[in-house]
Amino acid sequence: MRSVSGVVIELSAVIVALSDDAPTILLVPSEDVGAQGLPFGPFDPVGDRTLEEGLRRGVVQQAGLTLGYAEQLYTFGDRFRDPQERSGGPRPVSVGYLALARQGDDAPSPRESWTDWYRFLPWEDWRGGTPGLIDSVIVPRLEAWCAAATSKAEQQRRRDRTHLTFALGDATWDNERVLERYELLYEAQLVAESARDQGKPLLGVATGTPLAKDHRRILATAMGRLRAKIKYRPVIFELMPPAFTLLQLQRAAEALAGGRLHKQNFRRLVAHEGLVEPTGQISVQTGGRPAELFRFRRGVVLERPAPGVRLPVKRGGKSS
Amino acid sequence: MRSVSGVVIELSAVIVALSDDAPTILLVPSEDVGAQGLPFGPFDPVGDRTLEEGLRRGVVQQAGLTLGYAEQLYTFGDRFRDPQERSGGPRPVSVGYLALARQGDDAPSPRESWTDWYRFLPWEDWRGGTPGLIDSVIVPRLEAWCAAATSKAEQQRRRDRTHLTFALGDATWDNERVLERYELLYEAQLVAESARDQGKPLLGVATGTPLAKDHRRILATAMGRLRAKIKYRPVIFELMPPAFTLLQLQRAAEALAGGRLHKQNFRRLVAHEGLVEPTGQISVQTGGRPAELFRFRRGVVLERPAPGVRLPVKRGGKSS
DNA sequence: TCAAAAGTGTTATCCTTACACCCATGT
DNA sequence: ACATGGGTGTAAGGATAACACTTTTGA
Repeated sequence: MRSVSGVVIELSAVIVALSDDAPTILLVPSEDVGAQGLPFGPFDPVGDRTLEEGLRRGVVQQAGLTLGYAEQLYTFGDRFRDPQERSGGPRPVSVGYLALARQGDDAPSPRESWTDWYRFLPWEDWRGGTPGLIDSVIVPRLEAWCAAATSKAEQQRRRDRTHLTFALGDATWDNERVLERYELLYEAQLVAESARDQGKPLLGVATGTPLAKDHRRILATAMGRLRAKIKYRPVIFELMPPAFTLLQLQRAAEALAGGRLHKQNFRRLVAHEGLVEPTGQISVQTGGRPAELFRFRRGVVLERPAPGVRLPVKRGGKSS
Repeated sequence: MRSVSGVVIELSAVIVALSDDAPTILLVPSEDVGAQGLPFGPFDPVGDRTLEEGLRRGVVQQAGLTLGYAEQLYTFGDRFRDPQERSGGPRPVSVGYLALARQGDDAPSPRESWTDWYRFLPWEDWRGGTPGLIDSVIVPRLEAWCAAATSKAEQQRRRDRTHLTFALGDATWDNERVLERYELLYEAQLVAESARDQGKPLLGVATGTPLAKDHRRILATAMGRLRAKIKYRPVIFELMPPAFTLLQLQRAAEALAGGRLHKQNFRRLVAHEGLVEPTGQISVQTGGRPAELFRFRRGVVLERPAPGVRLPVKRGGKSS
């Protein structure tokens, strides 16, 4: 049996909140120059009864924020995921969590900031149509990367992966494959982290704003998981105020899913599934006819096998 | 910052194979008297480049088995998940993996054994109708547990959970909620592990065969994940021989899902999705008319957004 | 009066489910 | 003959997607 020295367990959290139509995450300053990072802290095997308890304690300490919903995402342990490891530091293994917070639950202290998560993964936001970045930068450079493969077989594998994840050819965009897309861009040297992790200079423009260590990979994991989860569990209501209009709910779903939804069908599906119930109140006007306010109907979880917001995607055309 | 002493990372694997109509897992002897356990080994931060690499190395060392498909499940870190921790051992945190092996790929050495996974979670096998254990033991004792709650509110919560997970009332059985069911039985003291972990004697009959440490919880996580995954990723073919008849594929899906499927619709769905293609060969007779042999069609993953076997459940009646 | 948003109604299409039935082989 | 498994056809019902249209407010 080999030695097991030098392991340290970190707990990191992607804490998501909604701030008018933008999904935001909580970031803290990091030792890396020019990059922020996710809040994280050490796991204390003496004091923490569970990993999740350690996470909650750490987030309170670091950001003064008490978490509501939290779920474990994945454990990241690749060598050199933290560049500091090269200079002799211990091997950090990080257990990543996804947490949801209601906007305004706690005010962050000045050192922290809520930032639009699409700043870091801009190609994931299709609400305004195909992001320009994809056609102007990503696709050409990915094609060059495919062509640069040494063998025909490897070329084909790269092309298949590119087409599948970025919806080239006749494939359709799958908004859940966030991690697959990030990992492809990482391998193809299109994000600043690939060069940084190899200690090499960056070639060409990098896509999106980098984060410390492997935190962008953790963010990609969280985004994919949350996009999948809102479809079969009512987690979106963890991000909503207690009462909301149907359009607010739709905008929230669109923000997370990164695409526009079909208004009428969205309302019908939400009502049909019994996810919400009217409060009887009417919203203050917001530019048009006043709307009825709804609240989450807790009963659904007992009735429906997979209660979540279905996402009737909107194909062509403008908003609605 | 508190101390981070005494953490050890273990890697454990639920390695699944199919042996005529029974899903089996690989087990090894354990220090616990009277219980087997999952194969596991230490993570070596010096030698292992990634967690998964450490897992593969460990499984080769311990069981002489080279893994094909492997995916990370969850990281288990609750205090006293290993009873040995009470006698002063270090705090073991375990990263659990799900791995799939083709039957007969490697012969296990005598110390290991492939065992039907339903031995440990017998209430999960509905292929022969509702398991007798549920009506005779589980439901009565869960009802007693609900009634034993101190407050009305807690009683209601317990009842809701019981109804939801075990499909009482008008709820339907959700074959993916394996972990939720195990955790409910654990809390209600219906599995041997609850008593063991508290150092108390077991009250009444325990349901299913126990495993070492928290390995039954890890198994429940793996079963739930695999049942979910076969529906949208073609992982089932990792468990099949290179060529198979449609009935063999159906039996495999039934074994994993723990329920009977509708024959005609299963065939249609599999064909319709383009998951398989004919090999042109005909199977040796197996009791009826010879059947065509099929193989997995790799192309699907590029065509369909979520290629997996849909599971047309069979409601009333007998087999087919 | 127009823009913006709230709502209602209807139809075509696809997918799932269920049922009925015929085919080929071994005992 | 009949049991066992292989394989096809088709019709009902439900969910989804797409379209058209009315209502109510503020600027």
